[in-house]
Amino acid sequence: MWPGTPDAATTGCCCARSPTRSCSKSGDCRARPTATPTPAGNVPARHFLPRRPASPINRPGARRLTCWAQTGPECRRCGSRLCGDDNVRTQPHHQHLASRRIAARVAGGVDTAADLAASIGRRLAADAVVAVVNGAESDLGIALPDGATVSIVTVGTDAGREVLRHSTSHVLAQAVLELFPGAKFAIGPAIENGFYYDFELPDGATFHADDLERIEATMRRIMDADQAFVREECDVATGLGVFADQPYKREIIERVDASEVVGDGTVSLYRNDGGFVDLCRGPHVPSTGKLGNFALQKVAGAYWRGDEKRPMLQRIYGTAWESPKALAEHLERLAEAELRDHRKLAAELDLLSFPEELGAGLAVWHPKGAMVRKLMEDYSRTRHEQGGYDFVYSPHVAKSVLWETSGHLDFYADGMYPPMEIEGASYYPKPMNCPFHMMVFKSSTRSYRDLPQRLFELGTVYRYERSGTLHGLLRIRGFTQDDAHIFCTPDQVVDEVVSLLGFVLSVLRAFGFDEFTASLSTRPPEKSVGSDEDWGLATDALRNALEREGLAYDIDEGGGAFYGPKIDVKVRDAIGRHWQLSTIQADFQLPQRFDLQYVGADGARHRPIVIHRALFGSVERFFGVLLEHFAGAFPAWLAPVQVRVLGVRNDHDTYAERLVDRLAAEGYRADWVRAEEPLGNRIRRAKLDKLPYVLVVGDDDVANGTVGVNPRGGNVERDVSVDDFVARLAAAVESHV
RNA sequence: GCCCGAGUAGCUCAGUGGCUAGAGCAGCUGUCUUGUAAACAGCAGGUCGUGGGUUCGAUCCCCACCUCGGGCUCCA
Repeated sequence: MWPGTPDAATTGCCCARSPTRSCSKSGDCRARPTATPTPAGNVPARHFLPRRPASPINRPGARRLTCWAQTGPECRRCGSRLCGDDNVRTQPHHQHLASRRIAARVAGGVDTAADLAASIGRRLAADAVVAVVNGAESDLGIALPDGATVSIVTVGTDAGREVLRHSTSHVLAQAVLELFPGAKFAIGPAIENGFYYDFELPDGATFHADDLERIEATMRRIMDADQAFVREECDVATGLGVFADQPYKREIIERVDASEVVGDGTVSLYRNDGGFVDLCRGPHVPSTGKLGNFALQKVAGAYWRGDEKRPMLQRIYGTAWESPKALAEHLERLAEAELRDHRKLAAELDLLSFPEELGAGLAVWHPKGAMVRKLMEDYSRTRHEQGGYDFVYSPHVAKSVLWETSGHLDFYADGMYPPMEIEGASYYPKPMNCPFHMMVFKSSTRSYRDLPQRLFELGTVYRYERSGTLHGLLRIRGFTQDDAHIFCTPDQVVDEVVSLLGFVLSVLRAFGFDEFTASLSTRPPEKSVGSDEDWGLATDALRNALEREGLAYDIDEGGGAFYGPKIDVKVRDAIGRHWQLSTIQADFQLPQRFDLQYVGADGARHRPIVIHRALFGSVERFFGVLLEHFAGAFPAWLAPVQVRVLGVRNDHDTYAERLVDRLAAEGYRADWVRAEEPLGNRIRRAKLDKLPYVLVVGDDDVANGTVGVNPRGGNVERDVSVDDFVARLAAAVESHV
């Protein structure tokens, strides 16, 4: 890959591993969240409303509420309209409408959105958190303008949860300011599954774990008090006055884009009866009593505005849900993710380790882990061989001139290990394989008849990752890429990418993934190389490939590297987390840097296009993802030990040993354990090792040539003939289940 | 890199400014001869992450370093 941009390491061409940190132990997706379209109805938390629509009829006295059916949405299940006839009070629609959003147009008398909800039904009123009035989220207490289209957002929806998480973060801030006089508070948004709030404590003090309990208790008291969130609007000067001793709030008021925030000189605040006031666009739940199903989770440092040159603030993370049940389920998901943690499983199953003596981010593979890895690599090699790739190898170090030509020393030096000085030259450990593959291509004159040429290598690279970013196998300093560079003519790009994407998905499916999403990153608006024609061609090729595969994708407009567009493929794992694995990336730049040429049919020299691509991304990272996906229970074709044979008594050991010999002779991985301890215990060990099959053999089996089969996750079966079992095993291995 | 937290036997964890630092599991040695997730007994195993400092005395307090964990992106 071409290091191109300063963030090349994280934009990830085939050589750049996925930038992701894994899901935190908390079970949040380990893949770095990518820009995905906001789901319908999931209105992002906004903190400054556009000014309330001018309404001439804020007539508080008006009690009569007339709504009529919104003639738009129909129920997706029954097809009926959302509301009744004209002049009929709006009714909550069928319970099966997951969102339970109510649409109505208000005419005549005006009430608040809360009144509207109440008039529709008690359940709706109880579940309501905010309203969407003429497309803008508002507090329920907002007076409804005449003719407004209103929907009520309830707690059990994405939008509803976002509001209650945001409101919970406000209560967190209220509690912290109460408990830590002099604390400064910064921002507190809702995030996926929860919220956080950033603080600066006086004299550089920090939060400690036991502080969370105190803070949580104070928050519960505030919620029990059911304090109303009251919106106020004021001008900038007043706002600055309110937050005279809150520098972060002042900075927000002063610095945020004028058009968005103070376009008409209005700043919105929320004040509650507890005497707490926060700068906030809103909306909020009506009162703190609507909250309560939350938990504070952890404390972390976070730079103000994510800028490491700015002060580091103290961040408290929490999670909040609409019901105790939803909260409990979330906490269970976290526990489940923790059980699958690849670092824990790798140690328990004796797969690999990170000895301190090696240095951070460097692993050694133990025999069982190495067997799984070998099987993965063998499979990859077989598929690449079938796929028309040529295999190459390259050394681990190269002189500085190579990295100067490639541009790595200009753009990627921070990610490289420092050089070794030998015989007057500087040798750098390689952070990427691409320059070597360029050299292979350049080693002789290439004809258009040779193209596309696909050079593949399981190439081990070393990158200096900042110490704080290391994370098990998912972010590591020495790792191996299943890296290939495809050299092709411009008019081969389309077909090549189409077949490549099919190849990628086919290989990923073979490893047990069956749900994929992709993103297509296009030309950055500024600073990119290559002609519009090249970009158009390559981008269309990528898009075509995605559409032909029927792969859902989003477009990351301008998110490509400056040297070419790319596709990133993400998989969904067994517990619903998404991981970015594969990447396919077009490159117009590296061929120029290395002055690559081929002789065309016209006898002239032309510049090839390079496609970088990786399927696993990093073998280590992919292994880690697989380990979590399977929770350590590798399918038979990948399991380091497929079959364990246990004699009931030690006079069955000979038979057990013969069975193992036969399985080994047929190419299976089997072992046996002497009958020196009770059968139950030996079975237990095999189960803890998550072996696919345990065979128990006793008197009957020795006499009849049978086995007792105890499959992982299945029921024990007695008197199975050895041939039957072998056939079953063969089928499982063959089908990768 | 920065903030917070952690580091005691292979693993999971107790424990203490003052005698030779404990347990379970794993390991080893015996005994047991077992039909589907934990037989019994014994033995061995630790420079309490590393290096400095304070102290009569440090695994414990202080400092530095190393390694690990969480976070530093989703912008009131």
